[in-house]
Amino acid sequence: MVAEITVTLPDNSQRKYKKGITGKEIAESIGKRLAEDALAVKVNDKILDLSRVIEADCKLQILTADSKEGKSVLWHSSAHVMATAVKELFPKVKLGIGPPIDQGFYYDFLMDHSFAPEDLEKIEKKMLEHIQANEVFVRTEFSKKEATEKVKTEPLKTELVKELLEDKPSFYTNGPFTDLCRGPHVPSTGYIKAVKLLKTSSAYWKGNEKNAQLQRIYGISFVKEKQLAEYLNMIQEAEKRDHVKLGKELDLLSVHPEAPGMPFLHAKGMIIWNELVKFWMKEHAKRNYKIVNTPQVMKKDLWITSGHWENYRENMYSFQIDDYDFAIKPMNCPGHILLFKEKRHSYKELPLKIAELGIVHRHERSGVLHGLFRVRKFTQDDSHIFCMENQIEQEVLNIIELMDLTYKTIGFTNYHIELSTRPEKSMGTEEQWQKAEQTLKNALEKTGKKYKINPGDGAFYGPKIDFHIQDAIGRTWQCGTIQLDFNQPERFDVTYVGDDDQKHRPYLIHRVIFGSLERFLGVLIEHYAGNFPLWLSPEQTRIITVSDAQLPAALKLKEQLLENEIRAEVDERTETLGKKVRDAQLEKVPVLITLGEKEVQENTVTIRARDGKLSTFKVSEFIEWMQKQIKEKK
RNA sequence: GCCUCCGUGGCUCAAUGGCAGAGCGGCGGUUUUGUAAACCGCAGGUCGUGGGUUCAAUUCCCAUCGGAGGCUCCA
Repeated sequence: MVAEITVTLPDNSQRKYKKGITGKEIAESIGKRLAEDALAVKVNDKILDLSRVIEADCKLQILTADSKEGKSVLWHSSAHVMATAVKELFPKVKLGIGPPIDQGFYYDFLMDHSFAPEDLEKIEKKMLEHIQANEVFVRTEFSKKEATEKVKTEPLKTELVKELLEDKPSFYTNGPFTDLCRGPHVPSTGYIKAVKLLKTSSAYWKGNEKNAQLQRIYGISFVKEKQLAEYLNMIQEAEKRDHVKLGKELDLLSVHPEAPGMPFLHAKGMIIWNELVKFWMKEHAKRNYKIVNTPQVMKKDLWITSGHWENYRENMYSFQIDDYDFAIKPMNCPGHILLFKEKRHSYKELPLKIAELGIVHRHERSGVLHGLFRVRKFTQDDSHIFCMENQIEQEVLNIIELMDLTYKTIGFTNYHIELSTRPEKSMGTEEQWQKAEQTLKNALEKTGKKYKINPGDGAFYGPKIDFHIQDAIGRTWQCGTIQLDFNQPERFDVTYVGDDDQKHRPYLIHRVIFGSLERFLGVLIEHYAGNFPLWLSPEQTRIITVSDAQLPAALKLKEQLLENEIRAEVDERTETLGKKVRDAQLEKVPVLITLGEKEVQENTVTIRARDGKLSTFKVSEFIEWMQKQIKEKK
């Protein structure tokens, strides 16, 4: 009698197979299409080669390139193919590691020079040869001793074998290339249909700057040619949207060598900024936040109490005046705590919400700076909520409601939530953490929104919830965060008086919605590619005259629009209509008004929208329409 | 901070071990224009900065500042 096993598929259906069947055969039994697309198989949460035999009852999922796990297998295999090509072209190079990453893969090489751009082309070409040869990935296991022998010419691999926990390290061979590797891999190199090497950089062995410096090549691969084209397109699109470039072109901001990491915002950039702030102020006032302003510079004593002087000093701008140490604030919390502590608070005053658009300075290392995304001076839309334990859940819900409103209003309809739990190095008791994490979970469950858990990613002082907004081309950006803090209230001995007339320790919730306003503005520029919605557009409308004869009328109309709180400019240059239209379009002004003899006579305006469509309105109708759009934040 | 690459008028970009060039923009003039670039002329650069090699350096070398990408970091 042939032994049978039961395989449970993702849709919970069960199938019986004879023992010793391979993943590939199971895929074939399910469907031809699936068998063709299959890259690997997931058996009880372990990802394995398609050729692995299944010996026992299990949960099983066939992985294709549609899943993240399937992509990882493809990318990891691609890294091997890349190493194959590099080894052939540069035999002296020693191997590091070659894992899949979020978007593609890399392989690190130990060598005495670096790769030139032409090298990448050569390597790519060589890779294609191996892909065309459709070499099978063969897995072989060896004893540790044999493995050590096999990698003896590879110093970094030797180090890895020493550290391996497995008794029988596995190797994968494709064509001429063999690499120490846990796997899994796609069945053969031919499964990779398109590959592109993207860039080179250097990296440290095991990410430690004390270790050897390795040359890293990044690449990406796909199972369809078309997907590569789409990907390259997306990269191009992202370059076009680059906020540093658009910021300059649209006169929104600039960066100067005199202030690295501290971008200058121009008048037009500030209009967008101020619209965001106006919205923020209004919504926070409605929700009873106390909006304050605290000093930029405070004495060392405060930072000693907060712990920043001890733990964060190398990132703080500090200086001496009158023989005393001062520091520019890297965070707003200590200031807000001082405000809270100014007087006694009854439990009846809780939750007490102190908010500030707080400018903070942090001395980030020079190599990490980038436009508005990574800066040394930024403005946090910060708030600190002092509350009792039984109020945390409701407060978290309130914050989520505000985040949701903010993101959707501004045009980010998609976002996802992540919950980070207790890290190894942390303060507070296990019970405190359990409770806190549970409270956050409860709040998230109540919203009905999906969330992902990042175990061990919390701050040392408490768990946190992060909000990641998705932009127009699918990239995600962490903006909002809600963090529970067990640390600061303790350090500052913050208390309130309870209904028992005793002192109690409040909980502290830190939260931001935009995160850094600078960074949020950068994301906004890239999201809209500079084509801001009307309410955010620095110049909402530009008046263009057909000839200079209409200039007086144009200036009068501008005044009328400004009075109606519509941001308007007149292009007063003596240029052709076509030229003025072109310039306005390039500057991404959403609504163009043309005034010719006809319009002036009839008191109408001809409107050109971003899509180039023309329409004529009475002036009064036009103003009404604009006001409605702006009010509705369109 | 480390690695790789980059730095030429306001902007985008050429060229070159031996006088630095274009387009856009600016300025002056002509044109008064109907929906993405009218025409003519002029001005504008110590080739990021400092040092070195050379008869001669924007070009080659070193340092430095700034930028891009990556590493690392983001208590």
